[in-house]
Amino acid sequence: MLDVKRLRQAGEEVRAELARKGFDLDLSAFLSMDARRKDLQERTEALQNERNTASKAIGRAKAAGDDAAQLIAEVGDLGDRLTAAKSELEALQDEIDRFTQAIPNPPHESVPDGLKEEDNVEIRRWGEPTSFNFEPKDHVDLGVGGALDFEAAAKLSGSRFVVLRGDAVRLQRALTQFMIDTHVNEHGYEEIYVPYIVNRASLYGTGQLPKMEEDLFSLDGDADYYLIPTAEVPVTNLYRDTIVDASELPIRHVCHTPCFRSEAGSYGRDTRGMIRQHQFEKVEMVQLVKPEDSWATLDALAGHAEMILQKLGLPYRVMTLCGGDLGFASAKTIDLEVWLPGQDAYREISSCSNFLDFQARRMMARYRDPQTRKPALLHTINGSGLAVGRTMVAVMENYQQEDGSIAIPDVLQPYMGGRDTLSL
RNA sequence: GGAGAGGUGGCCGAGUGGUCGAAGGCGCUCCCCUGCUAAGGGAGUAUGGGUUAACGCUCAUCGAGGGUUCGAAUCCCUCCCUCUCCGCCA
Repeated sequence: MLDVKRLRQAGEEVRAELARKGFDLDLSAFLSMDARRKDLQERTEALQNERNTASKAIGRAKAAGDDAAQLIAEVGDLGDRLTAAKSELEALQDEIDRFTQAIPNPPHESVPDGLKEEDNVEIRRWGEPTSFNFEPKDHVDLGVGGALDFEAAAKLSGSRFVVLRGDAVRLQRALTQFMIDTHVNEHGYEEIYVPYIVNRASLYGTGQLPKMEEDLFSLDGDADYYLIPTAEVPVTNLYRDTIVDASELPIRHVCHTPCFRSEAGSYGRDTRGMIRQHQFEKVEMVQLVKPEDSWATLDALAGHAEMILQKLGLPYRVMTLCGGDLGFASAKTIDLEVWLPGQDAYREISSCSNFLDFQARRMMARYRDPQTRKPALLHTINGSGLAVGRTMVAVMENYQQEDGSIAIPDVLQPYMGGRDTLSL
């Protein structure tokens, strides 16, 4: 949620920033609602104050042993007028809340213009696209022996699921372990385990609700339960409604979870293989930092994700997303795209975002500022480190050999029982 | 699933209809005292909204939501959560 004070004081500025995200802010609608709110609130509070004062006088009279009947009569229909004013104010406030909650986080000034994916800007590349002296296969063909079994998954569940067998599962597990160990031992993250089912309040906190409900899997029944679309949701919400001590910052968590996404609206996209699944494994990095540290943290966190790719020897490029391609809650996003020989293209494997105080304001995630002694909103930054399923695809496709076997990257070999090759 | 107890400020904990946003303690901040440390004394210390140039004023908040009442942390209803015992279970 953005700061409504800013909306009041610098509305046009906010409107211009949001236009870069392709969002048309109806500022006059907000301002007129807010003006009505102010008027109504002042009247309501005056009535409330009147009643509080009267009730206290009654209390004092009774305590002194006086007859309070006269005072009680004077209160008259104050209660009814107050109730009416309150409900009118509440209805208006709900309307304003729905309006402001649907406003995305404005992009940072360093975010490039543009509304489509093609407008994203490449910052740099690492490595060269892998070259082969034979025709490389994609991961589906490499796993056709049953290591990657899409038909079995279709029988069990439906499309966009996969069954892995034997060494393919071990490869996925090895990648997960390697990523977590690297972030814990070299990048200073604390590993954490969280629920894979969360409530609405958590999804609201990180910004998936109310706008992105169709992307989520919800559970039947009266409990307001949803499967997590990313570990970002439970991990960040650990700090919902809390005030942490400044000495605890920065908070760095790494968390491995499955992620569940309905992929509504991507019918027909990436239907082949493991690129876009309803369920996939991901190692997520989440940081909560002081406001002045968040931009440096975004670069550092993206660097941590890059380090995984470098250690694995996977070629990639670094992209800055344009305004229109940014997520609802993000002020700036850096995507890492890994080279996939099977697609002859770079594909997203990590997305690192700075949310500034947008999520923190929704969650009331704060720290106590040692200078002012007052609570202040934290900044949140997170990113994949990395999407494990896609990393496995990248390893398979980039390390494939002419006979269809897969060479195992050096850093993974300790996690694969010392082996250097897989035949799936 | 059954029975019971309980959810109050950063933490502990008192408070069963009125001057209670809430005693007391811990912690924290500032000051005093003490030639180090420890101990001691004093003052301050919840959060959010609105309004104000500011001091301030004001409203809300004692798990959540309803209700009773002139007035609710306190009484009633519903829900959520935690703990203890029993049952079941990985």
